[in-house]
Amino acid sequence: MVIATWNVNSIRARLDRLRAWLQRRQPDVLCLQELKVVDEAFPAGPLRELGYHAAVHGQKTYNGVAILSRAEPREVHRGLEDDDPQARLISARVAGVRVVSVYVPNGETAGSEKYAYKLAWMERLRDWLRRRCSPDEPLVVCGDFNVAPDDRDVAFPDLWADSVLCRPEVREALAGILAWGLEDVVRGHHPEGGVYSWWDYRMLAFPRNNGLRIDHILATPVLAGRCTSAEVDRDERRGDKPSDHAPVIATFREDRS
DNA sequence: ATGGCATAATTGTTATGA
Repeated sequence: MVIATWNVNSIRARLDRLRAWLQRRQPDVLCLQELKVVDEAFPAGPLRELGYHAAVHGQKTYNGVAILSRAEPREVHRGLEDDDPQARLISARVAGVRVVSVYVPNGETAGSEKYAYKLAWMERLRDWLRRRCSPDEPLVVCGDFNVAPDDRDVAFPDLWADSVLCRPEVREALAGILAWGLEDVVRGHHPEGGVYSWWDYRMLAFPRNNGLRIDHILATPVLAGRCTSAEVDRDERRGDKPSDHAPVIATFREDRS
């Protein structure tokens, strides 16, 4: 089973690239973030043509998350169920795996209201997992966490030390989510670091490889133990009109138990 | 000094991202 996640930075601006990528990589599940579209305008038809169902939690202009899957998604839930006005979480059961697609707030700058919202949102995500899910079930939380777990995930750590992607508070918040019972499968396959998923559009960040790994696939132990590869599709950041994020892809072998 | 570049809302400019 191949599970991927990708912050597409507008699904309408990225539709041609998304379709080509799906045809090339054929994942079983793709979690999407930053759709920037309302549900009614989500391009379900062009994705259905390629064999993908879509569970969508959209929003005008900002945010918006979805789960695409070859098997029909069941038990779809939208949002953190505590009246969050921002569309940042959707979950569904797909072929026996509970899949959660999240778009953690960026946080703007340390000390801002948005930063407080980011930290609170991450704590609410942890509460949501505790309340609704079990670390003993096959489950993945995929998405744009807007956190580089440690300096191995930052090409130039000194440049980014004070950013909202690297500050100690957000790293501790991410560690808290992992402590519920999740493993970072890309870290598991690349403990040496140097794997990045996001490069700023500005300052020639991609050619200079000024990147950070902020998009993650986190799996419960029962599933992480079946993970045979976990990579970033760096090539998708190249060419015309890329997203500023590259897809992350993990392969899980079938349950042999 | 706090930009650059991209997107969506609109058609000149602002909000947001990370």
